[in-house]
Amino acid sequence: MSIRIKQNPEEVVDLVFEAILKNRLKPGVKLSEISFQEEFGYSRSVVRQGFDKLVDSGLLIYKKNQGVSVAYPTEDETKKIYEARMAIEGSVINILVEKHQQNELDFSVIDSLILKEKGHHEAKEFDELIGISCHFHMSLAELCGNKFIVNSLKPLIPLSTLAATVYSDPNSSFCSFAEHYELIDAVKSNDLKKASKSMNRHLEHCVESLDFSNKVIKNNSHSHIFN
Amino acid sequence: MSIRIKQNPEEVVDLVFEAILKNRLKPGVKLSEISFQEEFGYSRSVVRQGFDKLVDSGLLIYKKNQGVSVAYPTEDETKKIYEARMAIEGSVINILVEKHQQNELDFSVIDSLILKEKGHHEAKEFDELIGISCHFHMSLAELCGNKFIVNSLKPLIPLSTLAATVYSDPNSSFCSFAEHYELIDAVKSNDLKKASKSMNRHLEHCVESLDFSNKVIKNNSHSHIFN
DNA sequence: TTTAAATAAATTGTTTACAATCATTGTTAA
DNA sequence: TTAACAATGATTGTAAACAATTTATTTAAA
Repeated sequence: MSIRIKQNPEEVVDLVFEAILKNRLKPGVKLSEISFQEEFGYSRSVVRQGFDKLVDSGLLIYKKNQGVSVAYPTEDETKKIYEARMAIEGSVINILVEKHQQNELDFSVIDSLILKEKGHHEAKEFDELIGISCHFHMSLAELCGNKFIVNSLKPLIPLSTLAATVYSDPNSSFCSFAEHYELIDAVKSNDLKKASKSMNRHLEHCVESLDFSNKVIKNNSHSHIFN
Repeated sequence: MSIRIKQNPEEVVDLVFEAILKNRLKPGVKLSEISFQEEFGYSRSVVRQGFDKLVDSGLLIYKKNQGVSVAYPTEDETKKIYEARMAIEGSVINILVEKHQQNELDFSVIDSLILKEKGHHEAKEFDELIGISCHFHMSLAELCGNKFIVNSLKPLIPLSTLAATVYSDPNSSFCSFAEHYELIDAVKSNDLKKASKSMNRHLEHCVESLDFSNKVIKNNSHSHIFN
């Protein structure tokens, strides 16, 4: 068995994606192609391909001849990210309830995520909680079985994390575990109205938990933030 | 003034995007990097960058070592494309009505598109009609002023055109002009319920106008289909 | 004639080298 | 001291060269 050479741009995408979800990669941080190449062993062209994809999804910001940096959502953008999420995730709930009424839903993934969330919540491991919380929302979309919907939502979730990092209010908790539970409960009991309202309120709460006057300063170093 | 050298991958994206909207690029057609380079004067690396983006959005299908070809939606994919469109465009209507109630909407673009549509409809120029029809849906999303929503919808529109090409039923008309008019009328009169229902029914009609048993054979030549 | 194998051609995948641009540092003059 | 300018270094942008793979063609055998 020969050593596998890393040359899949998608791996670069996933690396950055997960690092943002886990709150390791902070908004505004510059990513250099060469540093990335040296740190992970992908060739520069592969790194570039990955960065390109991330730029298209809005997670990285590209400036001509200056490379890419992690997105740093403005207040306005943050509100629009959530407006878009309400649009898409509202429909996700519609589809899920309809599917559940026809017994086509397997909640095992969701249930285990809820359990994990509960654990991190009780252990007060808040950084892990954010990551799982994001996966919860993604998994809901995936349950719809519609890749176009998943693709639409995909970039919005890590963008929300970035917004939370920039505008986080230490006093209020972002993306509450209890609301996730309530949401799933409503879906399971086929209560479309309650589930819809629950999702909408949940996302509204997420925005409300942000403090747009309390901007966190960006930090431009980025050593050992992955894995 | 020196001759402008073409080296913007976005131009490659737009070229393919528009060619699909205008029904010039048929589903299943293979796109060769070298042919594209020779035909338009972009270097191969730039063509590749453009193709990569189009693959990500689902408009082109990529097979390792075999390059890209125009997407050829299956019956199932087509239904999911429209399910996703209903999700997103349904929310578009919600946002537009709310914005209109606060007098924040400028209908000039939409109105001129409706006028163009009417012209092509009466002149029975059906290929042009499809293109304008797509722009109508895109323009509605753009009116929301939310780039995340626009980005979500963007790839779904040309995918619909491709589906229509594959499963078109010559007897029934796809994406009717009259329904667009009715829809805008409902938005303008602040009738959310009517507008929502109008959009949903319109998209449902689009799917219903397709005949999934009547698959058109793919054609692998692609000379002079752009512009 | 048909099939299979071998060769040749064309296309894609990847890296490398070079060009262009930007950021930083250092110098000089006001 | 500060500001403008010049030079340097680092990073990105692009294209061309090479490698790997697939497709097409030719050749040979059944």
